[in-house]
Amino acid sequence: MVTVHDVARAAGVSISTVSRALASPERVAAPTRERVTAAARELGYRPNRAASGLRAGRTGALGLVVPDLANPYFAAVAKGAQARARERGLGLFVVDTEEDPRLEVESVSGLAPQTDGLVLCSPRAVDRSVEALGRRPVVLVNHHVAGLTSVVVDHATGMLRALEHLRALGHRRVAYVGGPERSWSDARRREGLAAAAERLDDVEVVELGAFRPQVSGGRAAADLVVATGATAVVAFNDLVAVGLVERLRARGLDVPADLSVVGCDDAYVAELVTPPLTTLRSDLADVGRVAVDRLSALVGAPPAAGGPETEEARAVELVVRSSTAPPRSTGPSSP
Amino acid sequence: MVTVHDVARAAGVSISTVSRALASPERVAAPTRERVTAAARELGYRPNRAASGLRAGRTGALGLVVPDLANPYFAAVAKGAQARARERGLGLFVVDTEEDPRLEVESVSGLAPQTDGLVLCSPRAVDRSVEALGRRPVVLVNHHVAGLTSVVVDHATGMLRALEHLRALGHRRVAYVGGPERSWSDARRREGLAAAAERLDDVEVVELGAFRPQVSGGRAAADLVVATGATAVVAFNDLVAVGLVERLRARGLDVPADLSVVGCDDAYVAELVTPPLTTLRSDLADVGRVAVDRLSALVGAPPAAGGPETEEARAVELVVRSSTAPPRSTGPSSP
DNA sequence: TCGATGGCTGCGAACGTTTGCATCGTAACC
DNA sequence: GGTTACGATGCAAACGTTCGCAGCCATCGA
Repeated sequence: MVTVHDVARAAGVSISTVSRALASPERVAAPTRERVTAAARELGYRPNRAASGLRAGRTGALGLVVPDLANPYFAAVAKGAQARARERGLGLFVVDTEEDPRLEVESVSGLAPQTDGLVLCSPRAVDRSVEALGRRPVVLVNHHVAGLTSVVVDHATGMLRALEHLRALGHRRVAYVGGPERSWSDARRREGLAAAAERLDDVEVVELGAFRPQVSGGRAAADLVVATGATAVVAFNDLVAVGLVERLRARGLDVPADLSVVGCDDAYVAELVTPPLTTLRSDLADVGRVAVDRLSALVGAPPAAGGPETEEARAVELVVRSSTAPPRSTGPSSP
Repeated sequence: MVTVHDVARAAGVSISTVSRALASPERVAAPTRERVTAAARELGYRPNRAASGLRAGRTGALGLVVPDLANPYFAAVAKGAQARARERGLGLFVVDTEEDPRLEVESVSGLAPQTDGLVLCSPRAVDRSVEALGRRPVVLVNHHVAGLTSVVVDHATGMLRALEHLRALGHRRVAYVGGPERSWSDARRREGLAAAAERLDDVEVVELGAFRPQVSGGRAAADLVVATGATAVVAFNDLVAVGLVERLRARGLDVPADLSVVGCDDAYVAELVTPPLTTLRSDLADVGRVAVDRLSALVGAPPAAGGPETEEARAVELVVRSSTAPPRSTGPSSP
């Protein structure tokens, strides 16, 4: 392993000069700087992160905590976060908590000391996790607690767009198939729908209880949706929407003729299934990137400041495909 | 931050004893050990990875390099790898190379010094990457080079199972829609198919050129498949299979009545599309776990040994769904 | 010509841990 | 009872880097 000492010897300077030439180039004379950088390049010098972190108090690494890496939603966020971390020359530890609050807290407390800060994505035990990370900077994704920085998808506007679309098609009674009980996103979506319904005034929203955010959840919800007499339904995510379509068809109902279905997230299944799903697309890679940006800012900031509380909402876009259409002329369906 | 010194003071011992009590408990007397562990627990002591890595020469972290985190295939491998790394008390840096060979080499050379070893998943520039990581241990996933440890999916057996299945249904002419030109997996699949065809002797395989491993690749391949006169087709992965089905249907052909389709990977789209795809499932999380296991073994091993070359094949399972059926004209096989 | 100024550079301590070696005390053995 | 041997513990050096401080030299002003 090639160290500062090797570079120093090759360049004919002291190790301090090597360190400075690479870390703060303006503090060293141009000719020296060039000799050093040339030597470093030639020898293939790579600073030892552990050593520099030890002395400087920074590790040069961030942590990303997600409930489920195999979920395309979180995979997309992770991809964006990783890309930005790389651009900034930072390493990124990725941890999958398997949706387990205990594992989440444990991971956070284990990760915190060896990183400069953490991104907590859709945390399941946010209070204990925040406690576990001590004074380490943190950015929350799709969650919010007072005093912390967070990056969230603009669910409220998303729900408004969905409802506008359905209303324009002629729907007046819309069901919402909700996600996990303790999901922050689900709560925001319900709020958004309620607000949108009030604003559009002649659309009625029927909220349905907690369902698993999987295809199975959609299957389970389908019959309840039919029973509400709604002519359209908004699902917690695309998988739930797929499950809905599956069960509705099994009952002999047509999508979108008998019931329009709107998904969320624009996971790539949305355009593969039949019919392709109308859905709300959010740029998840962007969410990951922004989260890392905000975290970097926090890491650079003086520890006393703590950073102001912010909740940054990222745009959502309605993607219209074939799962939504005007309701049957007769109006509300009769089961 | 609480250090060994704090723990030592609290337990009334020296810092060496603290270090030993926690790292190699058998080397310290039981009562002392207990005093130390109690103090450590009480103070919430977390060893500083940077410091311990600096002195011991190990970082306590591994690296995982994948071409595309958003690809469910690699996301699944990453999930498995992460889980096992956590179980072993190791951190896992995850890097997404965006399928870019240059970025891959750069990532490897940046990651190598700050990890104890790397898992390279479906590398796109394996030679230069291996060179870039110096003497650092490495495990290859779905690739193989002489002298290195690798974990691969048993494509040969997979192809045999697929061909057996199709032959039993009565198919005698089977097309293969291949993946990217330089893909190691694709090469293995072609070999496997050829071997299987020879073994089954009355089945003929028609190989089709390189296609993108996406839905679009399948669409592009569909007409060529039809032109071959094959009654069944095996696709490089499930997305390609979906594209095939899409285009075939657009041409008025029925799957599986006119053409049987077999995918690969059992990505979760496989069971969501119509018809649900018969596919070859490999346990990708398991591949990730095993890769980390092998890497840990390499890290522990004496550096001189270098570890023996191995190529460990993980099992593949045929999952039969509705996209395969007997060919239209002939009944069940009657030689 | 001399002192002051300021830009570059080198020295050495420190970060928190591990570990080879020395030390101490005690038990075992003759 | 004296010697040996060994287990338990402490001391201090080292890992590779950063950074405060000090020294050096040249330039500039008086």
